[in-house]
Amino acid sequence: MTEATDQLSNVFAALADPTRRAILARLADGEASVNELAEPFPVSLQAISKHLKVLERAGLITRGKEAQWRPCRLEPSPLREVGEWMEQYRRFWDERYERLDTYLRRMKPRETKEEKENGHKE
Amino acid sequence: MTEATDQLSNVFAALADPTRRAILARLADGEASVNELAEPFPVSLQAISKHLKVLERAGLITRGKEAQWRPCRLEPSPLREVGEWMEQYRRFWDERYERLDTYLRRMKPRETKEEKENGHKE
DNA sequence: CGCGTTGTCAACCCTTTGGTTTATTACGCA
DNA sequence: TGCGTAATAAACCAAAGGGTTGACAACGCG
Repeated sequence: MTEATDQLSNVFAALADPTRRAILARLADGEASVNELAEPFPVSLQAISKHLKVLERAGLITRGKEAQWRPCRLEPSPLREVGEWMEQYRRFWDERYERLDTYLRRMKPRETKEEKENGHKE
Repeated sequence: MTEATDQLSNVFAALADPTRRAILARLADGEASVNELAEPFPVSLQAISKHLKVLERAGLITRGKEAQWRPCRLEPSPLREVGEWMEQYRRFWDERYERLDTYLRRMKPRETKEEKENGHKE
C-alpha cells in the first residue's frame, strides 16, 4: 500500500489481520470497551489500541467517550463498499448467479478481449 | 501480518492494493500474459511480477505455461471465502437482506440460544 | 487530595512490502 | 547457432506493520 488515499485499500488492509477480524466479530454482538476487546488476545493493550486505530481509519468502527471508556461500535458502510466490490466478481464464485450469468451471456454477449483493451476499471 | 498461516488474511492482504485489484479486474475478462497485465501501469514489469506472486500465493490466480508466456487466470475460490466471511455481517449493511432475513425467520424459525439451552425440541 | 483504572502516545525493534536496477533463464525463430 | 522477447531471480532500499516497554492524561471514587 503506497498511500492512504484509497479507502477500499484501507478497508481490505484492515481486514487482513485475524486479530482485527476477531475484534469486528466481537463488535457484531454490540459495543465494547477497549479492555473488553483486548481480553481474549495474548498481546498488550497497546497493541489492541493500535489495531483499533487501524479499524477506525478504515471506517470500520467508531469510538465514543464515556468517562474514561472509549466504547467501540461497528460501522457498516465500509463493509457495504466491500460487498459492492465483490458483486463484480459474484458470477465467478456464486453458483446461484452462475446460471443467471450464463443466461445473460447468451442474451447479450460480452465484448471480447480485442474489442476492449483499454480503461481498466477497478 | 506476522505469518502466512492464515489464508483469509493472505487474500485480504492481496486485495489491499489498487494495482492488484485492477489486475483481477482485467483477468475477469479472461486470461492474460504478464506483459498484457503490466501494460496499463506506470511501474516496472518486475513489480507486476511480484504482484502476481502475491495474488498467486493468495490463490486468487493461477499461472500456466505456454512457450515463454505465463498466462494468468482468475481463481474464484478465495473470493468465495471472502463472500462467506462477509455473510456474517450482511445484516449490518444489506438492506435487502434485512427484509429477507426477517422473512426467513418468520417462515422457518431457527432455534434460538435459549431454546437450545432449554432442550426445546419439536 | 491521592489512588486505581482506562486508554493513548512515543520510542524503539524487527519483519514485510512495494518498488528499483541488474542479471539470468527459457523459448521461438531466422 | 545466435538474437530478440517473456518472465523470473537476486540484491538492495525506504517505508509501513505489528509488536514491545515506559510514560502520561483523564476520569471516578474514597
